[in-house]
Amino acid sequence: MATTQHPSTARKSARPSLSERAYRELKAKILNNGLSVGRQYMEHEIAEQLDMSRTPIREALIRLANEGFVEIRPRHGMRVKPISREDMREIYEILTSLESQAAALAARRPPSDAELEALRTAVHDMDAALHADDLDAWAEADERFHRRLVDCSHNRRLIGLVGTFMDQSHRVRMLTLRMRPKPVDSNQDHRAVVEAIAQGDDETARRVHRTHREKSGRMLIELLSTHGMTEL
Amino acid sequence: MATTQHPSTARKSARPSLSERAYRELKAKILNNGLSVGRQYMEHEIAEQLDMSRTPIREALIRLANEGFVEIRPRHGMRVKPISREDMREIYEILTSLESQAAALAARRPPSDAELEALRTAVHDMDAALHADDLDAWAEADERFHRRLVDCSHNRRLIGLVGTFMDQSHRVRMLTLRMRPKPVDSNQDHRAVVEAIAQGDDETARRVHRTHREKSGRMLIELLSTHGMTEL
DNA sequence: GTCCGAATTATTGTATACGTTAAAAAATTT
DNA sequence: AAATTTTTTAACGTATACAATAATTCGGAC
Repeated sequence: MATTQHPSTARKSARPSLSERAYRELKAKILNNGLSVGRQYMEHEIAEQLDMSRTPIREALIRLANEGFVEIRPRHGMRVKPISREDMREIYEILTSLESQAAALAARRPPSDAELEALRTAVHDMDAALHADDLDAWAEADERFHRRLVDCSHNRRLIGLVGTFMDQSHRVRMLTLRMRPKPVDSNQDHRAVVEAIAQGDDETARRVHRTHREKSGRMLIELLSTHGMTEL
Repeated sequence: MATTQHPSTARKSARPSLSERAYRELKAKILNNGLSVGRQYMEHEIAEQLDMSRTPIREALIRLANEGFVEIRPRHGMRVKPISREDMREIYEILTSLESQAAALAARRPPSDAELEALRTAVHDMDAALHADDLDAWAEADERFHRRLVDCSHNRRLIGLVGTFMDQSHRVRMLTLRMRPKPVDSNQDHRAVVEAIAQGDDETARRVHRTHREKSGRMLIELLSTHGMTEL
């Protein structure tokens, strides 16, 4: 598995290669639901869509397949992997584990004022979005909170992994955003985690965050079940 | 990041492509220290070494880079990534988190008799190897124990991730195998984890395994420090 | 001998060519 | 019409060609 992860082929600051561009554009499309999930896309098709030859497309697809976003079926083209309830269970089990570890690691450091501030801002933004009834803004701030939290672990592999799995589940989160109950008590958990981290209490940070993630994972999967959504 | 992981491009049972072969052979060489870590290898060089063109080599390298085994430096060829103490810290933080989660998940199922048996066999083999003073056999059984444990989580992504990170650290574990203190009490932990899983006690399984992994991670990193090994 | 710039080389990124072979279509048989 | 075989098609895997350019070498100025 591609744990892959980070700017594996990233240039320092030179203009990105076509291969890199293909990777980014395809990934962006996948995240925003810009590619039909069931459909098969031939390499040739994508190549002319992005106006380049098959070579950089193939290289991009290999990375995307490694990271679990697409599936390459030799004679049928590639397709965006649909996400099942099982997939969501797997992803949330991993995110729960890695993020709560990150919370514990963050508490042990402890994080800089700037890092803590970023967390508190994210929590604040979620509150504001909730009051303004702006679900998209809430989702953005929520995602930002989780990413900033993991940043505090100062573990680059961990940061990359959580990023990948948040990306993998991004589409489903967006699609279910308006079906789920308003995330009103969620911020209580967030605040408690930040406080525990600020106090350097790693065990509390770990426990609270784990409980939080388990809760939201359970909720999401239940949502998928009750709405009979087996694959997204 | 390549979380990646699994038979992303695996054929059902057709003969593997050259690209796949290149991936496997290179990975095997990296794991057994068959490639100098510092050295730069040109694509051309590897290509003729494996007797194929650059294309499948590139594809294999992209996957290996994604999974964190090699680094591709545009005009200098690829090189096997050396592993620093920092890297080992990161890897063990992740393994600690994921494996203890796996232990908890395993306890919740609970695992089948066959799965439990595989765990107990691994523990037994470690004991036997210790008595026979066969460190290589011990290392094999230890690695097997950890992999079988994670298998019990029934989370394919998790299994893939742990596999990748165990692979990443494999070389270092082998190189330090004969410098570390005999792993005599290690099996007590293993047995306790298996028991907790068998009893369905997820919290104990998680806690015991986490403590176990934290201990061995700390030991390994200390070892690297005291022996002044900054990069492997 | 050292530094700087021009010339050279080599490696990569990408395009393209090509043979293999799985899938689809057509033709034939029953 | 259904089943089976044959033919055709086209997508992929791989090799190769090629241009761009970073790295290196070389040569001259100081």
